[in-house]
Amino acid sequence: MYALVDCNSFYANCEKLFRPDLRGKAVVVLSNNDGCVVARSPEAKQLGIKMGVPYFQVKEFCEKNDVTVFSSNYTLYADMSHRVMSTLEKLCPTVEVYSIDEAFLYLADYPTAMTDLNAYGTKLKAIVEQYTGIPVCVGMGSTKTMAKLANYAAKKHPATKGVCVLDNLRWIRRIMQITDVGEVWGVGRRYKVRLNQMGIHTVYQLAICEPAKIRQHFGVVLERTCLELNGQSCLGIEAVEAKKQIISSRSFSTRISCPDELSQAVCSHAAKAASKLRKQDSVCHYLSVFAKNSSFSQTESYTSISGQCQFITPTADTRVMVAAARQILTQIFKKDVRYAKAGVMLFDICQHHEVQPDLFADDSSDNQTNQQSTSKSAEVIAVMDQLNKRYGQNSNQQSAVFIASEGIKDKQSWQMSRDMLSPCYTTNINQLPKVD
DNA sequence: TCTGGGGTCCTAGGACCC
DNA sequence: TCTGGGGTCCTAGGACCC
Repeated sequence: MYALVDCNSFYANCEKLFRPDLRGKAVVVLSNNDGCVVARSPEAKQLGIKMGVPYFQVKEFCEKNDVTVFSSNYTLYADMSHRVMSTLEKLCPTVEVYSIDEAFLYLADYPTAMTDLNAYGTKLKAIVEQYTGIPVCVGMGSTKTMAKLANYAAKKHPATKGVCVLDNLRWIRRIMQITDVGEVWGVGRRYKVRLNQMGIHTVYQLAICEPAKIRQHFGVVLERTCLELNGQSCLGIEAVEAKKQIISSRSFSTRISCPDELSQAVCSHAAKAASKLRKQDSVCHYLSVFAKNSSFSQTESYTSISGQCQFITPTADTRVMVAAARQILTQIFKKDVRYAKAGVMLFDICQHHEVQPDLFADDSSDNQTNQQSTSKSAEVIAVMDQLNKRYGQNSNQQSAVFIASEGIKDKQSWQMSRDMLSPCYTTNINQLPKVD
């Protein structure tokens, strides 16, 4: 038996938590750069504001209807997420944190939960809400896909009071019959269209399909979904593993054509990617740089540039990676393009201790010197990481110690806009909420 | 004027191996 | 004229997730 605990309108509720004056009012949270709506309180959904809609299209509507709008404050959301997850870990021995706002719990080995699933679900919900202030819904089923479905039902149908246990066949069938096939975990927009064309509209219709037929038309992934809907578990609890690919990228608030400005942006992304890499104790073999103009423009043709390089000795050294990124950019740069976004990707990532030294590396200087310089470089980076950990970032997201070619962020007019950013209530001593 | 930023897995086809 | 059988690795593209 699996449970899925999913926070309700997570970002919106993180914001509301510290703003009691917004209780009962419509709140939306925007994506980076204040681009799109990515979270809505129930009141905002009620008003008909759609998920993912570009903010400029609803800005006026929000002003007229007293909707409070926030820029994304990931520092706040990450901290609140951590509180929710650690609460769950106290309540169940096996927890898989699936995303910033949801987690799977594996209940089969946990007799306390199994004796009365409904009571356990209700308890989970109440305790998370009491400890963190974040409302959640709980869904339970014999497989992960069923737990997802149950969670959807718990959110959708008020009669469940936020807890839905799919443990008897009549109830399972009923929920499946009234739920659109597009709500199934693993059925996206494209598959929904194709399933509809085959006459499959409800979850129930998918569940009673011949799995082999589904495999033939859609592949093994959807076949598993189909099996999972029949109670045959194909997906288990997964351990957190190191990323196989790391990306750092961002849209600019204004367009950039100047090579120096673009270079600063790319260098910052290289530094950030390198830092992510080190956090998981990895090194990478390949680094690629990309930049592009807006794909929405009517007047400019879509232009994207990219290039990559290989590190003979895989690395996670910020200085090496920033230098490489700069070098690549000078080779691929095209002028007269109004760049809207740039970034850096890292591939072929392996653990630090798995590295194979290069047989043909230049070791004309004696080996010992070489090893010393390698460990020196590791020391420099370690000191940099320690300083940055201790002193954090300033309000412009600039680290305490950084590579000069990243530029000074205060002076970069293209940095992302976050015009409606809330304070970091829980992570910055100067921004704690005040009670008058 | 203004449209996010991450990730994963699977498949088919081609190149190549013995 | 006839042209095996079994396998790996890589890449691009397509789908999905939050």
